[in-house]
Amino acid sequence: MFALIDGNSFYCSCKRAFDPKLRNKPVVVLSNNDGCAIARTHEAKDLGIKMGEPYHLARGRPGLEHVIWKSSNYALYGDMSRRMYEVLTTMAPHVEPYSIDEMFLDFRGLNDAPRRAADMLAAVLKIAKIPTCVGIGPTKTIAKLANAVAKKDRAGSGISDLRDPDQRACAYRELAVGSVWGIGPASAQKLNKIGIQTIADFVALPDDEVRKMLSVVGLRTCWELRGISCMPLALAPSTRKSLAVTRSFGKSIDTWPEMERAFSAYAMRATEKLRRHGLVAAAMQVFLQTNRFSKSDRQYVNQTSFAIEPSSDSFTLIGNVTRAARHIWRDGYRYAKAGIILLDLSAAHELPPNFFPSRDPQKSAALMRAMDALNQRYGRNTLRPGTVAAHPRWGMRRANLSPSYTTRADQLLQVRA
DNA sequence: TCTGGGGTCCTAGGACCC
DNA sequence: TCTGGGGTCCTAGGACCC
Repeated sequence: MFALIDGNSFYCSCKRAFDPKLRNKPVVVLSNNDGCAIARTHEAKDLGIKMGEPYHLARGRPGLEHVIWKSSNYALYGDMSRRMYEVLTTMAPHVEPYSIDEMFLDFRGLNDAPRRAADMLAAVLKIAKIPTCVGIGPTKTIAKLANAVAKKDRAGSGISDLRDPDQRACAYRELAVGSVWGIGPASAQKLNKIGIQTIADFVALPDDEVRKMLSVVGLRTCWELRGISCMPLALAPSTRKSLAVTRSFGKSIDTWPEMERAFSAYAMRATEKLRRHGLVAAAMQVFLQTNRFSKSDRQYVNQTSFAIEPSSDSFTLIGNVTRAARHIWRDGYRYAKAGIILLDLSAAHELPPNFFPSRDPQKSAALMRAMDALNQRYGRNTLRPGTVAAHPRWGMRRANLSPSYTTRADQLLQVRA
């Protein structure tokens, strides 16, 4: 048995925790560069402000004069999330953080689950100052669904229990299949097309049909909805597989020196993140793109992915990043977004000591010369211009983790030795 | 003028090998 | 009418989540 506890309008609630004047008012928290709405209190939702809505379009709309727009502060949210976690670990045997504002709880063997949930909800509100909702169910997917049910009932206790099969069946007849965790817009549309509208319709489908339409992922979701648990509680956090630093520019960039500065900054941020997590990267993806929303701008997107020496040395990384970016840079475009993604991560302690970062500029320069030589020698294999690039509509996609990156990294090391 | 920034997993099909 | 068959690796693409 699982419970899912989830902060209500989490980022907004974090702001409210420190600013009581924001209570009972429509508050919206904006993304980076104040680009679009990423969290809304229910007062703001009632005014018709949508998730992801661009700020510059919503701002002037009639009826929104009293909305309080706030820039985001991710350090604060991370801190509030930790507080929430700490409160919960004192009250449940296992807590699995799922996202910044959601945690799965182990509720096995509890005979007073709703009361325990109420205690936790109260404790999180009192100590961490975050209002939450709790969903309870025999599987993670059902707990998640119950949480959504609790959220919808604003006058309710904030707790919803879907353990009882009859109650569940009743709820399934009311709820759209697209409201299930794991059934996104594309899957929902596919299902609608063959007449599946509600969750009740979905769980009645034969396995092979589900599998054919939605792959094993959809089948797992279907089983979970039938009450068969397929997703255990993760007792230890899994190791991270990639790490990204990407930004949209406040103002388009159309000269290489500006872009080079941007990429240098990204590379620095990336090394900070690596160090903080005690990781090194053996491969990297670098991308840039024009403003995909612009009707008048000529569009260009490109990416390159390649192996790097598994080192978190800032100089080396900056050298690699800017060199790769120069590869895909084309004059004559107005760039709106760029970024780097580090792949093939491993714990730093697993590597021999001489891989470790060095702040010695001479050593770094030597490494960069070595990289240059390798790029010349292995050209296509080591530093490959992206073959696909990106869908102009969706922007850049992340490269898959590929063993070949590691192979190329080995090549690099052999040549150095 | 201004449209986020992170993450994960699955699969079809081609290249290549024996 | 038939054109070998089975296996692995990798890429590109699709989909989902917060």
